Amino acid sequence: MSQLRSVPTLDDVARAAGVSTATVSRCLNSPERVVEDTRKRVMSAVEHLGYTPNFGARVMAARRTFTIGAIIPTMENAIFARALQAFQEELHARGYTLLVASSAYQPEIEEEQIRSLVARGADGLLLIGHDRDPAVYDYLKSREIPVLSAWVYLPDTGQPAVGFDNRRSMFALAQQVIDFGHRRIAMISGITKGNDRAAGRVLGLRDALQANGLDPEAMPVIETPYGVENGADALRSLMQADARPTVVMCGNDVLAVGALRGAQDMGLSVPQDVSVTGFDDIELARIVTPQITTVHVPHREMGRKAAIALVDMVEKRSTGDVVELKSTLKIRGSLRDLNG
Amino acid sequence: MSQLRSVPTLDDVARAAGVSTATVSRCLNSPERVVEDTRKRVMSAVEHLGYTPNFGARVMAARRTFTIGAIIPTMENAIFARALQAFQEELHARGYTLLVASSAYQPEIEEEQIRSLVARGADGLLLIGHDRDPAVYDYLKSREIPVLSAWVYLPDTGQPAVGFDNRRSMFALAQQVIDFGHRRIAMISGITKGNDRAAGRVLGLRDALQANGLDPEAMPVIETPYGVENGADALRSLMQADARPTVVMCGNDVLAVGALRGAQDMGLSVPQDVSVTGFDDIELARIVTPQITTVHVPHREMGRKAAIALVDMVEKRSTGDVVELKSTLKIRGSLRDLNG
DNA sequence: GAAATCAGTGTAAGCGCTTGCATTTGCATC
DNA sequence: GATGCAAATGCAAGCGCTTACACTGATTTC
Repeated sequence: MSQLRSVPTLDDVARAAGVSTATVSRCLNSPERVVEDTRKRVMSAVEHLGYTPNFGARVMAARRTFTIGAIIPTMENAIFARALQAFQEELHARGYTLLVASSAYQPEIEEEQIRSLVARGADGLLLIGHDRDPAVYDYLKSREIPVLSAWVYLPDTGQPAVGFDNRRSMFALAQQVIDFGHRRIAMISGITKGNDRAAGRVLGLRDALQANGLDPEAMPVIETPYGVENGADALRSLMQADARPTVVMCGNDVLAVGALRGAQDMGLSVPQDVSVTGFDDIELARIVTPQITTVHVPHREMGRKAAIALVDMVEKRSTGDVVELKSTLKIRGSLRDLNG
Repeated sequence: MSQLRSVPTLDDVARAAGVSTATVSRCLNSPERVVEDTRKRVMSAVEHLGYTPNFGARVMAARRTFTIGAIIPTMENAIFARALQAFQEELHARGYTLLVASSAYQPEIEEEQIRSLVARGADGLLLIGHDRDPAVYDYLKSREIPVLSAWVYLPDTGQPAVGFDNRRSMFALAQQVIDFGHRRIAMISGITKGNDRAAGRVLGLRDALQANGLDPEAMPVIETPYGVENGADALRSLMQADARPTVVMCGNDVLAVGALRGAQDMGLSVPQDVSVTGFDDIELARIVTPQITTVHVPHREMGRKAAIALVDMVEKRSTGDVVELKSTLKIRGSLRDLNG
């Protein structure tokens, strides 16, 4: 018996159209298997009753959700926004829905979010970076849920990924900085614990110092959480030193913008008094004055390719490759050429 | 028969602990109804098997999801980020999970997202603004799903909301601008169609002109979609006019930042050659130079109060009130006082 | 000491959908 | 007109969980 004045179910539609629930279900999921005439009748009943399939029930019966989960460290600031947008668009084109959660850069929260997305039936998961408790990967493997990492290229881990080499990218930027005549280099890094992107960027800078006969150990490094204010604070404390750095290289653009503001607040002019560099090339980097020299990351391409790769894994067309994307340098006003 | 090497179910846990599925379910959902001894046994079985409840099945049986859906116009730029963060935190504290979707400012996409969230069993919905097809509200009402709007205060609609008066806020800012001696005022507005916030802001500015004996119809207004580039373009075309405006008031901070850049690109200095104002007071407004004069919106408070109000509605403690929050002016460097 | 009470647990009926298999229908073929 | 076959549709068994109700044994009450 259908309830009075309540949410319509498949059963209600079937009754209204004078067919079985199976036929209604087929109309919705594989219309070509139902004859035109019947289909029309069913669809008009669907329309008329305002029927929407119950997702939970559908998932249970079909054991597929066509949902992909993504967990990013933060939604604030646009770092992941552009890639996620492209990821979503590509998923949509392939008939998948994206569920996004953010971990606030905290491993425990990330694990909770992973479990929650899995419980909700995510067919596949996109994560940022590789650096997490192996138990997480075991759990996902036992559930047979494909995982893809973005934002990293570390082929040795063997984990499927679509990303770029953070270490090599920072090396390239640092080489440019050194070529511009800078020797007193300081760094403001994001928190490196549990963050292989941030860690890789520090390593890349140290590599470059080493390669150019400078002492990596002598470089001042401040680690600080994501945030404009933190960047400003860090810059102030770096500029307190006896031998002020001529350039402050930041682990990401948000810290760099903070550093820029911090310098301006101190009455220092960038790049005359101190140069600043960032990483990621988010929109912000070109909005501030001077514009920030940074490493351009192919956000949209990364998002799109990640979607393609992950869907291939979910649909068992692939077991997951490691794809490398190229980053490029963007030399802008915030970096001074000391030779010039 | 339990399957070999597969995802554990309630049944597997029950068998492992030597109890019925009902008891396991109770252990998970209302532990106080199970005696300590049994509970321990069950929990260790849960742990051991790595059991995670199947969300879909749970929803079907319990007919509650403890999930709240939110649909915001855009994830890019930080406009909604801070409020959403607070919304999420407060929901979490009350045992709810947030599902976010974005509509790209397109009504059809918003409707699709609403259906999708409803199908997924959202217990309640947060939307931005009131301005949408009444059929949407009918649909939600027939499903008995509480809806709350944020970012607006328009008590006449009778729709539950937590927000501020866009029109009055813009009026206040415009009054200040006029008090500073500006008479040639131009506006860059967001798209007003289907967006009562943007529309309200335009009206507020016109009100202020009227109230001060200026001709509202004479004011140049450019409507343009969200985006820094668009703001810059709009400013350029406004400055092409014979009688250049002394101030360009923007419908939001993103457009204002664009206007600022546009002016700088033209070699104009802000605020000497032209003043710029924004709306929303996102972080960006204080990052650029000069800092942008704007209307401060209590993002976090709005998010938090929206969560409280919506959960009250979901749990039938309220049928939804209309709550007004206060906005405040932030007078900063981008606005010149022509009297001073 | 029998009856009443109660906490703790089990039984089993769905929740709304998909899908393998069985059945019916429509139509070309003999 | 009977036969065979494919296409269209119906039947019914679950998917994994919650919860109303039934049951059991211990404790309290008179």
